[in-house]
Amino acid sequence: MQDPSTLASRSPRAVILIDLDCFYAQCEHVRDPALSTTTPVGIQQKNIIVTANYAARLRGVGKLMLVHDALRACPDLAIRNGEDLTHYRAYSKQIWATLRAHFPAPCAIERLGLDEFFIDVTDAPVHPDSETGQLPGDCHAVGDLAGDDLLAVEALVSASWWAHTARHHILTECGFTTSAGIGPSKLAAKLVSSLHKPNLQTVIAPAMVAVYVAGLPFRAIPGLGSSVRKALREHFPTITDSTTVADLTTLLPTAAAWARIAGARVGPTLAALCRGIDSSLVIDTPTTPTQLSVEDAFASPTPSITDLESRLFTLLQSVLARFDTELGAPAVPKSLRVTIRTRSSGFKRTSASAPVVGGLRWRADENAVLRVARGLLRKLVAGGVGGAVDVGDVNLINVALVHFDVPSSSTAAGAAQPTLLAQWARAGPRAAVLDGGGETTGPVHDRAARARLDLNDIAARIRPDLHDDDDVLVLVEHDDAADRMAILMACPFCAASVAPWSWDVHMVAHDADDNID
DNA sequence: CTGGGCTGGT
DNA sequence: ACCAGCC
Ligand SMILES: Nc1ncnc2c1ncn2[C@@H]1O[C@H](COP(=O)(O)OP(=O)(O)OP(=O)(O)O)[C@@H](O)[C@H]1O
Ligand SMILES: [Mg+2]
Ligand SMILES: [Mg+2]
Repeated sequence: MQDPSTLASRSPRAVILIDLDCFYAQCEHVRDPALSTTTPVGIQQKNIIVTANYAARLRGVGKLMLVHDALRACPDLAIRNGEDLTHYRAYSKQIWATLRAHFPAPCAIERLGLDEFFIDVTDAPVHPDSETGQLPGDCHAVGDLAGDDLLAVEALVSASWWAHTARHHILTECGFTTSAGIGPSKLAAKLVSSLHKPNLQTVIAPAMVAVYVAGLPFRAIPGLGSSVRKALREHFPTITDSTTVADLTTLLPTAAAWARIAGARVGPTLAALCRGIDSSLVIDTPTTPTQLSVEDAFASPTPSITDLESRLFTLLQSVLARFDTELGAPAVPKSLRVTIRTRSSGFKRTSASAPVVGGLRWRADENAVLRVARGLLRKLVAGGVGGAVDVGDVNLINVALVHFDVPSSSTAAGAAQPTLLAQWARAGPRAAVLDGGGETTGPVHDRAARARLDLNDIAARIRPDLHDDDDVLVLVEHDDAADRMAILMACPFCAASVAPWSWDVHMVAHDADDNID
């Protein structure tokens, strides 16, 4: 028998991906039961029908379709405005809470967007209904489950029953129908989840994954986005939308070949995904998000900077209100970010952010926050690198609260806290190894453990130019809000810890201080 | 006249 | 600060 402490978690996982059917549209049906599901309903955001119920889809309305085209396809489409995500967010949270209640601790639950939930049930008990070896009645299978490795099949039959009961709970406790995919990895679960829908589920056996993936159009691979597609088309002019993953593997047979197209980090990952290999883990989604933002897009040109500022203030009020209701007392945002987009720059955005000393305490001084936001907007419109921006050309504003500091229970207890920074101030860049630096023996579920890296490696990686000669400390601090480790550098002048990418500009700021003196 | 968000990497 | 990716 192996020592339990070194026993690695089972390697082929049992992963469920639950996807809410036409989520925003279903939210409207749940909120307003008088709205019949047999009448076609579309959800509008500005000029887009972002999703539609299945009655509408039968009439030719698709996702992310222009309102004009949707109405042309289905003139009697009932349209609801979905620009305010508040209610959708609330339903999503309720669904997450339901899943969390039925799939506690050893199971991880990861949320993607508002309407997808990965559940890792590898370490859940065998489902009582899976004894017969039969699948749930609404569960399709890709390929022949019986032909696969017996143990693997038992795990996935049980997982299929867990998916079935999870969906049952979401239906009876929240009122939503869902579809699901079940497989030995996140990749497998995700790819089969949309095969049979709505209100159905699909399982795929481990031995089927590679061949199934190979037959898909290559754009179906999660992680292969528009940028990589563009690079692929430039290297291989023969590539079309119907090119399959198998075709691509012929063109790019090795991870090294992929790296030349997609980079040293993404390339090898994509090479593995194209072979159906995905060792990524389901990671529990933290209860507090890492950022909170509100944005508004507007087509008609804004006549003046004053007009822009009034939009900005409305968004700021909105995001602060959201912060109060969703995060409440303990968390304190440490920085404010304003982002704009201009028509002429396509879909690229430019942003400016400002740290707020001691955290953003707008209840004490709301005007101060408004002034900071206005200053950021003016900085953006004045233009940083590319010259001034035409005010009338701005067609989107985003206001974000970032870097939440939620005092952990130990730090909240009071007493001024020298903390990690002080403890490490004398330790030197290569002295500390986080958490004893123990080897991890198997899949690791928590984010903190994932960051169990040698600081020497980190320092060398992020700023090789500074690592050896300069008196710079690299810190790995626990970000309590996100429950993950953050890599920071300690400023020798002001005792702040700054992100590596902002180190240089931080130093420039100190130079400016000196000039003032 | 292509949304309104979010996470993670450099 | 910006980019790429996801819904
Ligand atoms: N690019 C996007 N921009 C804005 N909203 C989006 C975008 N992609 C997805 N959404 C919203 O997120 C929700 C979930 O997306 P998803 O792709 O699962 O479609 P869906 O509406 O749930 O339909 P389906 O039944 O096919 O899952 C949708 O309701 C959709 O409106
Ligand atoms: Mg989805
Ligand atoms: Mg969905």
